[in-house]
Amino acid sequence: MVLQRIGDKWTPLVFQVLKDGPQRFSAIRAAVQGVTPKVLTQTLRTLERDGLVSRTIFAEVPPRVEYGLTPLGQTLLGPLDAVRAWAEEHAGKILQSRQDYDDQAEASTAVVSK
Amino acid sequence: MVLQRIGDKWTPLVFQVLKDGPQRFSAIRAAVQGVTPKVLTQTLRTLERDGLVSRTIFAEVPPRVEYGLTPLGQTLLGPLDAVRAWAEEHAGKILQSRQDYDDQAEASTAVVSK
DNA sequence: GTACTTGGTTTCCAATTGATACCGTTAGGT
DNA sequence: ACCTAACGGTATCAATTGGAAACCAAGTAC
Repeated sequence: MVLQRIGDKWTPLVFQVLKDGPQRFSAIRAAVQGVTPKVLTQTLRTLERDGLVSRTIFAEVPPRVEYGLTPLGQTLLGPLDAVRAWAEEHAGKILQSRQDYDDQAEASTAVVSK
Repeated sequence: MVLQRIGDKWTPLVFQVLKDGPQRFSAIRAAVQGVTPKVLTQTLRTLERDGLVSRTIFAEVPPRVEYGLTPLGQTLLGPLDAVRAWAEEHAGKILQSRQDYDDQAEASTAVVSK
């Protein structure tokens, strides 16, 4: 239940953006390209609910909302980085493995279809 | 793309089962309680495709299929454990945070509904 | 009153996940 | 010959999740 957070598609990316300090909604959205506002809101709400991210509203006009890592959220940066490092180091092999797997499947079906 | 594997709901559990040696489909299914055969098959296929898990068929009757970690898969055990340790250590705080969050939401709606 | 900005929400559709039921092969029992 | 059981899945369908596009509320500036 707790583990899933980390593997969530957007969570690691959001953490990368927030690790150097709080950011506004729009800034996160721009930095994490490809995320839709709805899903970004969902992600941030869940992280807030879990106590990993804080949400601060400034009573200004136009409104300003800042998201930042809580102390608890910061303790996750380490493990997250370990996994990221692993992924970067082995990404090549994994992609290669997928390639081989797909090529083989393709070759098999090619034979069958003849 | 590579990161998602780790956060997949069942992947860490499967790794826990396989870390001490190869296991049969049924054994994994029994150890990882709650997983349906379809989803377990999917999970294992994906891991195999990524080169993290090996699949060995023994030509016996009844047939026997064993799944085990590849050398690449074993290199993931370390990072995976770092995250698992983090999750165990902080699970209490996270659950507490969720509780607080939900309680607060409940209180708010209670007021509204009066 | 009209436009503009921020931080979202709403609506709708596609893709993923999951529960339940079923299948094919072979062996062993009777 | 026929029935049953073990194993490793697949097929079918409902439910949940993810994403694209459009919309919205508040307030101030014009």
